[in-house]
Amino acid sequence: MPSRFTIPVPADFVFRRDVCSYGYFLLAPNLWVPERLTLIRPLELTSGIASFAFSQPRGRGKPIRVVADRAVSKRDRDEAEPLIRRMFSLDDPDVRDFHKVDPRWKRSGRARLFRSPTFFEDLIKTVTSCNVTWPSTVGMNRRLCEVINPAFPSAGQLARKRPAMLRARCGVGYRDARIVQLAKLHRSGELDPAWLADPANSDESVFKALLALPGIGPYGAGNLMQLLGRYSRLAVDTETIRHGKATLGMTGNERQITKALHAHYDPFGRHKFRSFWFEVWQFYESKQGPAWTWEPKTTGKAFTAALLKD
DNA sequence: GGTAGACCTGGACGC
DNA sequence: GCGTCCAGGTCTACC
Repeated sequence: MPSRFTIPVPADFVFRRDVCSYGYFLLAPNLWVPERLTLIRPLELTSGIASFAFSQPRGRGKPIRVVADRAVSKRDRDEAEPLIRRMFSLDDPDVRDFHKVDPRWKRSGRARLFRSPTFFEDLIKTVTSCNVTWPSTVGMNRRLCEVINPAFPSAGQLARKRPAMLRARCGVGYRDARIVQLAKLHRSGELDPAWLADPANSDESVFKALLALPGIGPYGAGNLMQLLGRYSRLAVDTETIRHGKATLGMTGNERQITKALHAHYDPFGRHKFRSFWFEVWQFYESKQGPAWTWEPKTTGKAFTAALLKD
């Protein structure tokens, strides 16, 4: 029998805006249903996988309604809640500070960025987004869920896989060995998400630790920083360069534009990434309409600038 | 420290 | 339907 419960949210939380705020809401096992303004996704709990439908029927600041596809015990709920809070960045302490530093986003209320229930899922999603166009990232994540675990493969599961199997069945290409290595590092405790998230550790030391991971370069490390709630760095990829040229009017070669981008966003201090990202997101939405209207199978596969340019 | 080339896949394009 | 080309970060070898 399905279970229902609610999760209280901060007064400024708007479900559709804050879920549809970063591309990962379009990646499996997340399923955004625009006509119902609902996010469906399975979560792996000790008692087994349960699929949850999340929505906010009464709007801003009202609790998130959660409907599970099976009976969910108090213990299951206690286990699921921190995962859900992470996905929706419900515990972000710096929303007000961000709006103080960059008032452009105060009216729309944009500040929170969607992420995965675990850092490990964000890590693998980041690796699958490197050196590919968006439709390939969509495909890799779909197949990882279809082939290994519908609630997204755990580090333990991926650590036991043969790279060749991941390549052949999940289409991850040359990322195969790197994914297994990352899973092994996570399983052994060498890669410790709690340490990375701990505010007592400096952004500098965390960034350095991320850069040392296999398959993670400057872009990946910058992206993982924001997925850890550390917004003090940019994640420069081709989309960022495009933004520098097309929207900010920067000129020169890639290196010069990268340098100019860092200087441009420097005044936003520890909110740099958000200030940059919401400009990019606004561009996508100016082309395709509000992100919460995007159909995952059509618009959701074609929203990046590279695919929009024509 | 900087740079060239390899890595792999999906999609666009031309025939 | 097939072949070719291109886009996309990271890593290694080399200067």
